[in-house]
Amino acid sequence: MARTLYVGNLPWATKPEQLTDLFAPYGEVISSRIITDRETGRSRGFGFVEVGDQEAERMVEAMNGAEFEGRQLTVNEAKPRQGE
DNA sequence: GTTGAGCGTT
Repeated sequence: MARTLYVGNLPWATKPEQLTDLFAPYGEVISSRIITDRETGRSRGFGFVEVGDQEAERMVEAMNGAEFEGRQLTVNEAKPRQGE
C-alpha cells in the first residue's frame, strides 16, 4: 500500500521531481505531485508525495523541518481526499 | 512580474 504525505512551505518554483529526489533516499517514492492553482496554474507552494506505508512515518520524521532552498519544509501525513 | 498559511484533480 501507500500513504500520502503533505509537503508545505515550498518555494514557488518547486517541481514534483524535486520532491521525489528529496524523499527518494529516505524510502521508495511512488509518486509526487505539486499542487498548482486551478485557475492560474501557478504553484501553490505545497505538494503531495505518495510513499510506502511503512516508510511514510519515516519520511515525515526525516523531512519534517528539513531545509530546502532556504525554507523549512512542512512534512506531515496528508488528510484523506475522498474522506475515509 | 506578485503571495506564504495551508491539505490535492481526474
